[in-house]
Amino acid sequence: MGRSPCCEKEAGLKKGPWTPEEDQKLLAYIEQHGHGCWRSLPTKAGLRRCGKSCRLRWTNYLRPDIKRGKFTLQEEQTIIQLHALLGNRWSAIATHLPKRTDNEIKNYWNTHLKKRLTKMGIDPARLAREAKLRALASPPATATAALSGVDSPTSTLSFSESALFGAGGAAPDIHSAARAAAVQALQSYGEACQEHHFGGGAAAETSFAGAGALAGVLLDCSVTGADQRFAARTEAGSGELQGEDDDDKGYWNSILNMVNSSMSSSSSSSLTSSEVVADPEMFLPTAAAATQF
DNA sequence: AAGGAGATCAACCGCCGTATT
DNA sequence: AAATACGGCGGTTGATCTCCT
Repeated sequence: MGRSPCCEKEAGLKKGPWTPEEDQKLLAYIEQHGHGCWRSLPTKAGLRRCGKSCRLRWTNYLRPDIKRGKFTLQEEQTIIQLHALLGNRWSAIATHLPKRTDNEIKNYWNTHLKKRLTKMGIDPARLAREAKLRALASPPATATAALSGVDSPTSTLSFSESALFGAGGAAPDIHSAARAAAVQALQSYGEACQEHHFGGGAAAETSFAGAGALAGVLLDCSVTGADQRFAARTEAGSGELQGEDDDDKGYWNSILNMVNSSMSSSSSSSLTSSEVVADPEMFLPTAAAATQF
């Protein structure tokens, strides 16, 4: 019964960093034949690696459609928003950054973004927990029904995401469900900021000004008021902002500018919070986003 | 210039859901 | 229906690089 033994049980397979020669072999083989069955690929390509290792090397490094290098503010913004919504669902997040791999995003989050948020007093672990809880709280059947027909073949979205996007009851209004989920998720940012604002010291209070403003802007209604609110909040609390805090302020200012410009280009001047925060298609897989609902 | 500490990122590991026999 | 492999995912590790003292 079942299939033939797995390649990983074979002895003498190489591990560790790939050499240029190995890369060349793998590239040449896939360009000519496609990857096909990963298990049999190493033998056919003349590599002493397991199929899993080959697949990883291809998807994370050799694939021609991978964008490498520094993440843009737009990309950072997307990651932060989606992480608030989905938690550590890197593959799902990666579908919204088509030229980035889940591994790269995961690394970037762990080494850059998480630290930044932590430094600002926002607990990313808590947001991830809440995202998970929201997903688990939603009935899978409804979610599946809601998403059926809009998921892309390459999408990695499954129950959790479906629950998030589709949790809305019998009538699967994906747009409003996604809006609600996004708003709720982003409120966590606001809550985190609020808690520290009232419970923490002055230093903490000031350092949350930027984060609070971000959450506020993302949650709040007025497009045109966003930058003003940020300015007001940071001014009110940033008397003592210095050094690193200035860096954060500038950083979040950049993000906010990005947010504002994307809002302005796509909306009227008096949007509701849900409309501002969550263009629902933004959270659906790219291929599905092109689909007419 | 040298050594240590921290940051970065490619790659591995183990688990899970799905497909196949 | 059960057993097993496969593909994919998220967490973690460890080698390398960069910065600081």
